[in-house]
Amino acid sequence: MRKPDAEDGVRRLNVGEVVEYIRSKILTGEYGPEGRLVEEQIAGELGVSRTPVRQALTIVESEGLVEIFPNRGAIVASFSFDEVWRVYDVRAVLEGLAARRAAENIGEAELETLRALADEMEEIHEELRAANVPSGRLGDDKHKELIRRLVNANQDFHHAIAAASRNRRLEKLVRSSGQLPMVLKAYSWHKPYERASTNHYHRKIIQTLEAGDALRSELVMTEHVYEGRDVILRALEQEQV
Amino acid sequence: MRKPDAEDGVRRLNVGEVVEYIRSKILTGEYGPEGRLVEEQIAGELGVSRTPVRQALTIVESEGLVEIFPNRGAIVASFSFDEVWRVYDVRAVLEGLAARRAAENIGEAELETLRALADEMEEIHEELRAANVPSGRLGDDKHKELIRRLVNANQDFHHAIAAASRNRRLEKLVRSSGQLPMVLKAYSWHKPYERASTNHYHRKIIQTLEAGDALRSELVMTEHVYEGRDVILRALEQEQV
DNA sequence: CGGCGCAAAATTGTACACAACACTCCACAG
DNA sequence: CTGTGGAGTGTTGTGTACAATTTTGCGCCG
Repeated sequence: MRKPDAEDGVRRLNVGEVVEYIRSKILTGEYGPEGRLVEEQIAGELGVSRTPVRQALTIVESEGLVEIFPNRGAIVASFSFDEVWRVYDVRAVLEGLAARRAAENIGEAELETLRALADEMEEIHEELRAANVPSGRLGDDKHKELIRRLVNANQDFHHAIAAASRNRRLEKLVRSSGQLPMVLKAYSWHKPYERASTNHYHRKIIQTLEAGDALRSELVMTEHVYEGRDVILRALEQEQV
Repeated sequence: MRKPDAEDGVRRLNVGEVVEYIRSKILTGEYGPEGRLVEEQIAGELGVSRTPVRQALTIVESEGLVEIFPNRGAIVASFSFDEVWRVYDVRAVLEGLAARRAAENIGEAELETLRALADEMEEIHEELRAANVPSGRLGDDKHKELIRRLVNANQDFHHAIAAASRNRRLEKLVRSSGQLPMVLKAYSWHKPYERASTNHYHRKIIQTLEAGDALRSELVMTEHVYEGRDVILRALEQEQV
């Protein structure tokens, strides 16, 4: 592999790209659980100076992905059982509120987007079901790719609803509170039953949004988030063993 | 008035003190509604370089007090009618959740703190009532000071509950989502009726927390926040005229 | 053998210089 | 009169050097 940047003189400097880089390194697990994030090291990896790295770290901290200790540097946030529990506790009310407000403000174009995303997720679900009948060995790469697409589509679905709340602050909070390492998120999609459940909730949410039913939109979304937490925590628990 | 720092060689450099400085300037209204925040200017006021100012601005942005536009600088966030509405919409669910979790986790020492704060606020309320019988002219300075103490005690009350939720993320969000210019916050305390209402809710919240009643703690806290919004928005509306 | 202290190394925090970008304003063409 | 282009100015973005702080390693003493 080659150095990510600082080559052939085409590109020069970066901005919040450093943020994106750090985010992805954490979310993909490359930066481990509570690993230290040394500024100069990251700067080296990207071919930039420490200045933008420093700024990026404070931004990523505000998103809750790292923790900065004065004079002692930054470490990747912990995603222990308790921490995930707390993250989802907050997520549940934030996404619930987002759904409530979305029900009052969403437009037809946005609903169409949501339907398309739900369609896509169901298609992927079918593909996975078809491929995985034996035991999941065939096409491990393709399997991973499908899971990745599911995670992304799901994220887009939730972000679209947050955007429809017409509240930028809320949207931002939903985005950042939804950030967890892929490894954890992937847990939600391995079993057919859980995928089916998610699809069900997504359809239900679309229905309640179409009907402009704020109360039920919030209710269904909140429960949906809590069920997502259940799945991840269960997996996390078994892993600990 | 003298320059805030960089004198008599005692102190040297600053850290998140710059954050505190910017915050207070915004909250006290010295930095106006949508005024520009020029890095070098702030650096000059504090006798530091642009580097810490820059970092401070990104932190203050994450708290929602300023908005940063790439390559174009930072401006103080807008606290229009709609914005305040949105801020409180989020605050309501966050503080509601905090109260719910606090009811499950709060300890006797923390309850005692809450009682003390409620006592203090009621005492100030009485002082204001006694002094303000004529029309509010007597001791305008003292009046302001009492209001300031009310705002602070109220803030401590809410922060203490957030802390009792045992969820750092949530606590942080409650803290930052509660930040509004003093001018706006002060509206909540001018009329005796509104002060009495607040005191009532605070007592009620303490009761439900004591009883460990999570549902009602959340309910009362949420309604309390919404009523706070009502008062501010009503005042804001009249001001617009 | 274990704790203590102190110097060296590693890392973060700040200052300063320069590059890059955005905005203003005015000249000039249409 | 309008709008188009471009130099000049102001401000932000990044690189680099140095100061301050923390951590590490090792010798010394108990």
